[in-house]
Amino acid sequence: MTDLTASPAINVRDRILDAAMRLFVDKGYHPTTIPDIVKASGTSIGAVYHHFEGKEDLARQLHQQVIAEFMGFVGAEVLNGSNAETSIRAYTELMFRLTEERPYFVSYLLHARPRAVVDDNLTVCSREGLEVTSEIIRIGKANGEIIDADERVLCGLISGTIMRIVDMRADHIVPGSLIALVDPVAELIWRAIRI
Amino acid sequence: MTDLTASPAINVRDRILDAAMRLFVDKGYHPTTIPDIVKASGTSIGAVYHHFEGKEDLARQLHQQVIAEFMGFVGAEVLNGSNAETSIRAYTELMFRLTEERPYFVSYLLHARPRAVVDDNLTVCSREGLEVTSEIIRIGKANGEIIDADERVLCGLISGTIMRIVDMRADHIVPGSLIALVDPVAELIWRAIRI
Amino acid sequence: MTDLTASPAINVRDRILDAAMRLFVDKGYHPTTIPDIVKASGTSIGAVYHHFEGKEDLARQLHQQVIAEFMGFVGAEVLNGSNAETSIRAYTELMFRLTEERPYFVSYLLHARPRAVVDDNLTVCSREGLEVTSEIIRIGKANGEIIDADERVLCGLISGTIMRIVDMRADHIVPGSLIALVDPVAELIWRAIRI
Amino acid sequence: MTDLTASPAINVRDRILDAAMRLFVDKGYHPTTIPDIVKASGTSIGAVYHHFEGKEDLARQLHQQVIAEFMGFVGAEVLNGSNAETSIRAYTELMFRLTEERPYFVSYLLHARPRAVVDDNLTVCSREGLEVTSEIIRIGKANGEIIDADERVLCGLISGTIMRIVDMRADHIVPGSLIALVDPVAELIWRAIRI
DNA sequence: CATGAATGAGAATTCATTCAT
DNA sequence: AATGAATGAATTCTCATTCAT
Repeated sequence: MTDLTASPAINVRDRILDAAMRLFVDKGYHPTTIPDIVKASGTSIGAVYHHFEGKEDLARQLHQQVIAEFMGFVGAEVLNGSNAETSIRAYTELMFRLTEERPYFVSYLLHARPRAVVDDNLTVCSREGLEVTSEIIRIGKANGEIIDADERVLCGLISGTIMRIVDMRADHIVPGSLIALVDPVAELIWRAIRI
Repeated sequence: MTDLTASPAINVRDRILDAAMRLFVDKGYHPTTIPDIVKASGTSIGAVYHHFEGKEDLARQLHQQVIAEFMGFVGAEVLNGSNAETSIRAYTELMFRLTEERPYFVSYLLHARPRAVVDDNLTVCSREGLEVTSEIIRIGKANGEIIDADERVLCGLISGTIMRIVDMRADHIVPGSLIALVDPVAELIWRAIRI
Repeated sequence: MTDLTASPAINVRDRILDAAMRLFVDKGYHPTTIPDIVKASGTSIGAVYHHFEGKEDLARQLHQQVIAEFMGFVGAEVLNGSNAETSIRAYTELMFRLTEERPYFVSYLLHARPRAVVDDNLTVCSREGLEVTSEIIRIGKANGEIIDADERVLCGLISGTIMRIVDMRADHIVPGSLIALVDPVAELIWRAIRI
Repeated sequence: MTDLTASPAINVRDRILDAAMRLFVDKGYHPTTIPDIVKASGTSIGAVYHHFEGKEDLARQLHQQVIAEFMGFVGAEVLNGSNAETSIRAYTELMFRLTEERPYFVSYLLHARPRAVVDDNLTVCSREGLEVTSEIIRIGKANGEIIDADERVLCGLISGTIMRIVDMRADHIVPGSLIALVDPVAELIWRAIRI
């Protein structure tokens, strides 16, 4: 089982990126000022501009790093099976464990819509998260495990269900760890889409 | 069937609110400037400050108006049936029709997280959208139509599936009208949760 | 003895002028807004612009009215005697009675430096108040009642002493009515300047 | 004899404070804009906001600095004698020399009524100037040098006379240096209040 | 005469970025 | 590499004034 925890930020660059991620999640990109990031990271204005070209570049590098780490987890945990049912369970488990262990990371994944950073206006979920689901469906259909419904609908059900529960937990709407819900959720999804 | 279309903004206040909604969706709250709103609404700075106390108050009033209108639709279309299956179909249809007829309204519902406006940091969907789903589940369980699973999970599946498909369409990830998907989606959800 | 009390403002123009005087004294000219004056006078924006050309014109007319009323009191109470000692007593009494009966009127006299209204930057006291004192000194010297000192010095002592005590009372630095101090003050001034 | 001249403002903060003092005296607090201060001080908007929290804070710090410097002069020149007659002469000389050497400093002392800056609405003179005079009177009465009159009246005569002559000079109503008037003024005041 | 919605020039303030040390 | 004082473009908001009703 992959270690999902983040290594504690030791160097200046990582301290800045980590502080920026938390602030972007808590306050949003625009309301977060460079001095905010400086204060939260215990560094200096000069250090920020030494490591990044500016606020936008900092956001872009943060975004790429988060995506890369997320896709790494997905590759290691989800897309290595050739079976749709176990992949759905693995994807659910990955997302729920991440939510419990790294809530800021997940909140960033769910909500960051960095217009200044990427030309479109999509969250990581709408873009990379969807690729994961599409791949699972492709495998499942090829294996004859999954009903022959519209792909948009299947995608929406799988990723929507998982992300929505993560969202409710990250927003503190619902209490309690999600770990116990991995099996119930995976089973419910499977009820809907299995042959 | 309720008329979901917005009446064309005729007075200054509504023209400002309408322009603000579109700009908040397209650019986000912070990057939208008062001059942007003035230009888009064909009014004047003074008019904005005559009708609203400031940008924040404008956002707050917009938020309340959108919520009120949405809850009005929900009350008229969804929460008047005593049957979970038809309520789910009605909810799906409402959201899909709104997406086609008033895409900005729906994008606002899905993504506006106005920290400055409400003390928490939730989208309309996370809050009001959840109430709708909870109510449907309550009815369905009382009627013995729905399996006895964790409420968070059922909620997540129903609202997550619907919202996710709306989201993909609003983000132009998937092309084509959602109207044809009302029945397939409602049926898929129903496969998952029916006794 | 002249009646120093202001007749209650009955018509719109006077209500506006009276409200403006109080607000100019309490908040200052610039921080006082037209809506402030409208609220305090119970009139309307339109009424203000009907009776005055604008804020500056309102201030100018107020200034002229205050000066005219003050000079009327001075003419009736102070400058009708041919004797310096009684004139000084009369001037002292006039200022002290005004301070008790119309504190806003006196505060306006003492502190209003309406740069926008008159081209120089003097209070009514520095201009009109000084003319009064100069005239008293002229009479006193002609009568041989007053020592032959520098006129600036004599002026400063007479008007400075009176105005300073009024000032302290108007600013609420010292408590208690000034009426009982009329004789002591006039006598002290006289000790300094009599032959 | 204390050096009353101001050292030329060398650092940015002092250049800003000095420019602000002159502008507040010449135009008043409200009509003075931040760009005015920037232009007059040869600095930048950013520099103003780097050194002060805002226009109000700038005014507050200026006020405190002027008071502190004034009270320093008073302590060194006036309140070190144990004799009322010489203290009055010293106070007169201090004020008249300041008027000649630092007219803006004195105009600020006399007229700045910074409502936004101190909770009451008094000039430095009404407050700190009064303490000086009260102390002189206390000494004089203890020594049996001064007549037993109402303290408000004695205060008013001493500080009123001095301030008024300074005022007339600062307002350019009277021409010519005040230095030659130190003895005549001190003697006239003394005639009024000595036993 | 009276009203107050609408206007926009001008003010204070913020904050990303630069650069001398 | 690191620092933080200095810069000024861009933003929000105020308020005197106009004018249709």
